[in-house]
Amino acid sequence: MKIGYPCINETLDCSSSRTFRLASYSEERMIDTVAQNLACLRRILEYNVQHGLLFFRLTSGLVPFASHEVNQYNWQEHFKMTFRRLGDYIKSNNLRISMHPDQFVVLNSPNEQTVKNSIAELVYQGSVLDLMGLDTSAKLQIHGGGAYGDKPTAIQRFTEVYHTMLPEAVKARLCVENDDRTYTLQDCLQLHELTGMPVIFDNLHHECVNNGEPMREAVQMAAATWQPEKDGILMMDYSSQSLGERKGKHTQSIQEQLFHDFLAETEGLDMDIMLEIKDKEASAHKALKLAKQMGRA
DNA sequence: CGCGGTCAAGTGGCT
DNA sequence: AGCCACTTGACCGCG
Repeated sequence: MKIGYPCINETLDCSSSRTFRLASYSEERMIDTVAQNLACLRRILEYNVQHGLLFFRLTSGLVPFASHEVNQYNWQEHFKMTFRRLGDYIKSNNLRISMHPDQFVVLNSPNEQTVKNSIAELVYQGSVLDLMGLDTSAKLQIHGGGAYGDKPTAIQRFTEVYHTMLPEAVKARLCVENDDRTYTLQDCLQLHELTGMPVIFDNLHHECVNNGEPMREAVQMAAATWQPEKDGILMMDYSSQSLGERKGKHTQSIQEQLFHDFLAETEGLDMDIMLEIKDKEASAHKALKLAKQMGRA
C-alpha cells in the first residue's frame, strides 16, 4: 500500500501550479512558468521519497493553458528531457502517479465544444505522463459528468464519446471515480462494463451517495475493475467529513480513529490511498505511520 | 506590500 | 437567480 496526497506540498516554499492570466499570456512567460513548475515538482517528489510517501497526484496546472488555443508552442519538445528525468526519478523510486482533470472535463456534455475542450485537456494530461515514460498504471481520473435529467442517456453518450473520440493514449490511462451526488459506485461500475475503464473509489463520496453497499464490499467491487498487469492495484481517494460543515466537505486534518477504522475494515485488500485532506502532507505523515503500525504499508 | 476581487473552462444543489 | 463547491489557490490591480 502506498499513501500520498494531491498536488501541493505545504512544507516546501514552491508551487508546481504557478500560472498567470490569459490576458498576460506570452510564450516567454509560459516557458518560464513551466520551468519553475517542473523544478518545484522535482523538489516535491524528492521530499516524498525522503518521507516514504509513494503516491502523488500531479497538478493539472503544470503547463498553463496547455489545452487552450492560445498556447500553440511545442512545450512537449522544449521540456522533453526535463519530463524524462522526472519520469526516471519516479520509476527508480517506485512512485505511483495520478492526475485529476478538473471539473471542466465533461465527456458526456450535450455541448460539443465542451466535449472537444475536455478531450484536449485529457490529451494534455496524458501526454505529461507519456513524456515521463510512465507505464499505464499512472492514471487520469475523471468523474462521470452531468446527468442532464436523464442519466441512462448521459451514460450512453459518455460511452459513445469514449469509443469514437478518445485517442488510445488517453483510454489506456482513463479511470472513472464515483462523485458525491450524481455518479454512484454502481453507475461507475456500469461505465466500466461499457468501456473497460477501472473504477477509482472515493470513500467519502460513497458515504454521500450509494446503493447500500457496505464499505468493504464497495472497495472490493471497485478493486475488481483493475487489471493488475495493466492498471496496477486499486487507487482510491480517502477523506472524512468535515464536522459541522456541508456534506462532502473534506476534513481539515485526518481523523486518525476513522482512518484506523477504515484500514481495519479493508484488511487484506491491496490498494494505494490518496488522502484528500486539506492539510496535505501533514496528514499523510500520520496516515503512513498508522498504516505501518497496522502492517499495511 | 498586503488585501480582495477575479480568473479558461461545467454541473448541480443549496439558499 | 445567484452562490458555492469541486482535486488544488494564484494573480494582479488597488489602496
